Amino acid sequence: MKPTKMKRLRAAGWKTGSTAEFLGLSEAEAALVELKLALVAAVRATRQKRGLSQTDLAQRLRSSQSRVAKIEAGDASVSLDLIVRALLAAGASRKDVEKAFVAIE
Amino acid sequence: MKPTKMKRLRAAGWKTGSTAEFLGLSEAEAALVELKLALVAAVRATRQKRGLSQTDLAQRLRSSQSRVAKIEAGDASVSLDLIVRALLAAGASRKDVEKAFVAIE
DNA sequence: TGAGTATATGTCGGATGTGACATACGTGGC
DNA sequence: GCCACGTATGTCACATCCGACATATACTCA
Repeated sequence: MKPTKMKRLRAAGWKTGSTAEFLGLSEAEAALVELKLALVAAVRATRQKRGLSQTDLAQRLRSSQSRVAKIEAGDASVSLDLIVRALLAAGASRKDVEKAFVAIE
Repeated sequence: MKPTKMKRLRAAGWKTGSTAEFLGLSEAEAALVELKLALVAAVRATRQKRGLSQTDLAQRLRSSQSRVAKIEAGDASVSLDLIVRALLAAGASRKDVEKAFVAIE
């Protein structure tokens, strides 16, 4: 988390225990990151299972090879939207998605 | 989908049956929309279950009441990232998030 | 060796999402 | 009536994400 953001956070009047809420926020952020990483792994696994190159998937996604590489690398510039779209474009089955979640817990 | 996008889509040389791939893309987009709506419903349900107002949730999210309203209204300007962050900020368990995601199919 | 293929990484202009604010609508006390 | 509260909607400047491109690395096969 950026320092500037933390500052704003503290500035905005807390109602309940600030530390607890702050920690809760961090936890939520960590959960989101973990979720993204799990889905990203599913993207790569699904793509390879279907014998698709990053270029192939990019074409289905209407994106570029470089962006697919960034998706699979867990690049911070990639949104959850794009990850899920990539997963769907790769033709992920429900089982693939479930598997991604099992990895989390 | 925007007309300009469709045009580009057709322009870019298709390798396999264009209609099939095009339909596949639409399906993926529809699935994403459905997923968002499912998560959005979960946000509202979780928030209300915890007795939080939109303003309360906005504070936890470090966003604004208006954006929380847009999230719950399924506004097109809201990303999947924000929806999931809202869900986590509302205090949804990881299982709740998983449940919504598995609904993709 | 060199060509072909797959993947990774950096950059950039333009597209899209964001928080914040104003404001409107409804409801429930008082 | 008025006020407080919760929610909805529109706008806008600014931040973030995007596709596209260039380029680098690595591996394979002839």
